[in-house]
Amino acid sequence: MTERRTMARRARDELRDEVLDVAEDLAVAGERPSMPELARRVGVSRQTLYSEFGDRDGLAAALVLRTTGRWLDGIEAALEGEADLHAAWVAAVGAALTEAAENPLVKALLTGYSAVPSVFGSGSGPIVDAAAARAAGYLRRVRPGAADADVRLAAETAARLTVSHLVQPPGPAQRSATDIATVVLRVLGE
Amino acid sequence: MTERRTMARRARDELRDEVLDVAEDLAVAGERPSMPELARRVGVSRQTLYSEFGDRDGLAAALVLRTTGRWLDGIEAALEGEADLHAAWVAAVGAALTEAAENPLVKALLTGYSAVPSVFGSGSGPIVDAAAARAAGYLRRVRPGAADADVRLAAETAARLTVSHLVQPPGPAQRSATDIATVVLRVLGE
DNA sequence: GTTAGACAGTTTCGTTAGAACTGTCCAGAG
DNA sequence: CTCTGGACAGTTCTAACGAAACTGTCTAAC
Repeated sequence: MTERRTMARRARDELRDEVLDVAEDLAVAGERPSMPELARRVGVSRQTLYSEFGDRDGLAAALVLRTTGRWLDGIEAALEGEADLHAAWVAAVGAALTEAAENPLVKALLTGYSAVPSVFGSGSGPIVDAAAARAAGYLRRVRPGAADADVRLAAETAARLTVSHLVQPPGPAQRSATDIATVVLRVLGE
Repeated sequence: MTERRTMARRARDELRDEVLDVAEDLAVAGERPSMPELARRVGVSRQTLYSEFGDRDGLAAALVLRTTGRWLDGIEAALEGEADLHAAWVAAVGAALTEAAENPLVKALLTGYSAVPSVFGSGSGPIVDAAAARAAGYLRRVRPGAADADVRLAAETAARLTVSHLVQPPGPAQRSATDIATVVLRVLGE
């Protein structure tokens, strides 16, 4: 059963996206988005927001979901864009690091540190898990024969090391990327 | 030239240790140690503390140094206590994780999160570096033939993964230990 | 060398009053 | 049937401001 089928899905999705856009702008600008402020800027009533997102936490969760989803999509695209496994990981880790460095919201989510007010209560755990899961999926696809334990270990290692290098960069991102790619390949035994 | 040669070194070292003990107790108890409070508890004048540690930051730095030194000593002892390389790493990572879990100060230093008031301004960076350096030294000692790049990569990977697992434990510490040990061995090509 | 006390400048604390926000309800307009 | 504007109690953030505590330094005395 879908809830609320009256309004065209298009319009509802556009509204959600617009609200999240504004919320993201505010958060990045260092203000913590309030429901009245969002309603005012989007040009909609406060109640519409509550109807759409449930409550403030629901709105925050939606923003987190969208942000991390896009981040993971970018990483996966980089991964798929290269044929050689090592090159693929270099590209993916590079993308993950630069994207996170540029997007304050992603960085805040991953590092827990926030120049951004805490819109979120999540912590980095779930995101790292999601990243590891996608990485494992990719590895299984390109290396169907690999042992499952190795795939999982390699994927989790990659995710954790990437966050670690984001929090505490030991050098240029490119170097981090090649280092992590090397570790992944070695864990896989290649 | 040593500064201040009048007082027996013994007495001075004991004083420093006692002061740091008290400071650690206070910090762990959730209070942030103040110079007057420390002086009162140790039974010495405020000025003696300033003479000994320079200023409050100097005292904090001394505590950080002592705490991390002990932590690293514990890890190195675990490392040396096993003959098999894999077993050595399991023991070392296990020691690092349990010690950090039990010592709030170590945990605060490594995770940046603090139930403990920030006595320190350091951040986890220097400690991870120190841990990686010691790990690399150990590896060079037991595997003299290994390529230096591999040794450094393995050591840094071990240090980063250990902190990562401390911040976000995916399961029991024992499992983290074996996972990380496996990664280290694979990075070394064993 | 150490101590107690004094000192100015800064940081923290505790209180208090005002404003803003959250979440919910409802009557009314399109 | 949905959106709106307004009203509502309860909570949370903000600003202010005086009191208290702390920092770092100096000095006279032991």
